[in-house]
Amino acid sequence: MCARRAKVADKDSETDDILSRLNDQQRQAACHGADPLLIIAGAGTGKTTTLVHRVAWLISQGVAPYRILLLTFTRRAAGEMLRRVDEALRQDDVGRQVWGGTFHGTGVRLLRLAGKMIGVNPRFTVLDQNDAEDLMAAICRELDLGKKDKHFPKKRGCMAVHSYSVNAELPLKKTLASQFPQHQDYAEPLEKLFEAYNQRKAERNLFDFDDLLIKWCDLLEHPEAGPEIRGRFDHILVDEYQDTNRLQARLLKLISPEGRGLTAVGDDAQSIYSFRAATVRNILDFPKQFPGAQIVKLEQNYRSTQPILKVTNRVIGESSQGFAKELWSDRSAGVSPQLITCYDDAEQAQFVAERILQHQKGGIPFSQQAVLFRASQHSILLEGELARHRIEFVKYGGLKFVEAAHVKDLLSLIRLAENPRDSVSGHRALCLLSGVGPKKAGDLLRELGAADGRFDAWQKAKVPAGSKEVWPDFVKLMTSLAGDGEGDLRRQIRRAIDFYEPILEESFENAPQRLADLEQLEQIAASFPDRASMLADLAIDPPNSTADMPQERRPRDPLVLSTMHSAKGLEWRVVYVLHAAEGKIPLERIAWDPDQLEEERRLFYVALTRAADWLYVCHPQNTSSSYGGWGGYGDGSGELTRFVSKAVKKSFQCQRARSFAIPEETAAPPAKKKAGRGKKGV
DNA sequence: CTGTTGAAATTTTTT
DNA sequence: ATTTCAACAG
Repeated sequence: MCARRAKVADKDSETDDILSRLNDQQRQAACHGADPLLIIAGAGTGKTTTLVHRVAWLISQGVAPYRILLLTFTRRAAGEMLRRVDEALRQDDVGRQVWGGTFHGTGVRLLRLAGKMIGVNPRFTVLDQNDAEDLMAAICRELDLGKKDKHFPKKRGCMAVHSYSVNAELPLKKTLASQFPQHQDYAEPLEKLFEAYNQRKAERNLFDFDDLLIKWCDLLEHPEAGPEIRGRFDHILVDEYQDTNRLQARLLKLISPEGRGLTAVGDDAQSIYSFRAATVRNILDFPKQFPGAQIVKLEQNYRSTQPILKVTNRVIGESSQGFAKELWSDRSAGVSPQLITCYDDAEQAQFVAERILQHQKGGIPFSQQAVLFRASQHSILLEGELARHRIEFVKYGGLKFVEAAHVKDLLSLIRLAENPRDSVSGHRALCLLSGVGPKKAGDLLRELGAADGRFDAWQKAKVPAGSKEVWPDFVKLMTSLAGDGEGDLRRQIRRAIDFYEPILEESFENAPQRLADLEQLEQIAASFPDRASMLADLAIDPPNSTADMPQERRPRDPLVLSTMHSAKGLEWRVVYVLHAAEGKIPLERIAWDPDQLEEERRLFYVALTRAADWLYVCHPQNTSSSYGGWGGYGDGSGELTRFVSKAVKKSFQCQRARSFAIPEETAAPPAKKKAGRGKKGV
């Protein structure tokens, strides 16, 4: 005990030293005790820094790192924060002991560990969005739903309804009424469908994303497992609390009923995931849920210059929901934000590429510049332009690498080996063989099931003539993969690639490129301890197609392209916002729903607040028809987005792309504002 | 029953 | 670009 106290005392001075870089509110939050704590952190107010220091401070106070749970929105965010915890503590390997990750990722870990206590077989397979949709479609077919009726929701729609209902903890009827009025007539068949869907998952030991949270709740409600899980953690910190949903809130309530040791951080002005059933109510009701909660507000912005803040404050200030804060900054000098009018999106791409190069020559590296857009296709034209200028970039958001058909094909082989009852992967894998279709695949899978999942039972199975020759190889591959669960992962993937390669060449034009992807997968495999964790991680947190390439192939100083959603929590010195036009932001098809409209506004706000020094908002007046493959949506009338109102426009410097002149830095600092002044309430 | 072909429809955002 | 659907041939 004595030795330990000495160690703590020794560290105190060091901790003080670190904390001295925080402002009063940040320090108050970082050094808060174990009572429930809500941190309302506006954009750029040092939210991450505060959270990092809170974790570091707790550890310096003697809390064991492995008794802290840090729940973040992405695994990347968790990794980054824990790295900075080490930095703050000037130690290595402390952050790694903290339980950090997404709700879903943590769910997997806990369920593998303790699932047995509630009858969960820990070798479950995690279905990603697409797998879950495929399963849904398969069951639709079995139940003969939607065959005749054109209006029955597609698999995507079914999945969306089910998932929303689970995450919002709303009964199906209410979910339909409030979120999916167009599907209201199908309450009964959907009910049946979902029941069958859930039953099938249970039979096959398949977990979709939602199950990870549900079973985690089950774990917490269990008389023995519950206390065991609760007892593991002294402190639980939740980042991006404004983007959690009811199910997640229930989870927190279960894991910390009184809110003891609970810290939630968020910004109601940045809630942008209501399509995933996230609700601002969580953050607004936190004090009610956890009486005695302390609330700390961070309002000093360290990121952006005052001219940029002026714009962003106005944008969010026009929200009909009204938020009780106004950000201010010491960084009074700065360049006016630029509103750039372009003739069309081609000119926009040209303009942005040129400015990027000029800024780079002026000393701002590409990686400190980001281009943001509403939907991932919105950057296609720009990507071409960048290629012409030989500007390397990484793109966040949009299609994931594992969602490509060929990667899914290959993974289906591995996944079937891991879980022979995984009928989703089984179908996909078997249909790769020529002559085998859904029907035959189903028969073969039944045979496999009858043999208790032992692949050698397939040796004497009857197969169509088309795949007579490859069948023995296929069985051999599966048998060896299945018997090799713990073996060298890279070798397993290699074997699967060797088998798949001829099929790949047969079915795709650009086989060599796709083969390269598979080899990338082989590389990635090396970083996982075992097959099960690789498959779970690929499902929950898939590597991004360009952003998570293996080291060698990743550009040294890449420009960043990102959807507005994926830009959350990040910042750059220069930010370009593309397509600030009606129809693009807000997206045309949702502009009629007032709630969603407000969410689009917040999304726009999130994009603008990423900028530290330079902000360019581009507005193409026409949409050229060369949008991806098919003509763009909308008629290209190209009106300026409603979120740049007359008042907002006044805080911009407006220019045309063709006659663009580099703006001067405003030398005269505007009068300094005082902190802590709130605006109107809700 | 399966695979091919061609045409039509569909894509927000993400764990 | 990719997926989904209908119609037809093996």
